Amino acid sequence: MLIPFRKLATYGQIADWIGAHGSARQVGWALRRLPLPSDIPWHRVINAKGQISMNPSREGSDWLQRELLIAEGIPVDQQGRLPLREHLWKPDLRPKPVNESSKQN
DNA sequence: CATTTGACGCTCT
DNA sequence: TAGAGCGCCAAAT
Repeated sequence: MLIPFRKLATYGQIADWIGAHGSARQVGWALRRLPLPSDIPWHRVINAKGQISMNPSREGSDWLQRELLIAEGIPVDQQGRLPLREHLWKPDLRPKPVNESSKQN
């Protein structure tokens, strides 16, 4: 499991997360060769525009993604736009939480 | 080995 | 807000 339930992440975000800044396209490339019945929540991965990457080459898997997101309670526009700002996932970039006293966010 | 292509991202108009 | 232009990196041809 990469992305928590009802959370969204962008390609660039993931790329940067795995230490491949600027390699967002490779993330998309990886998902592309991904077998559909996958254990990975690929449908929670969208582009930085806050939309599903709609493309004919996906042969409809993009629309499937839209349905899946809606199924999770995330409203998706006909254009594939979604409330990314409100569902953006925060990767575990905290290997050693200093102290909860300084917690904010 | 050189080019083209692509589920991307950021900036400027 | 939408569209165009340019940068990026790995795979395919």
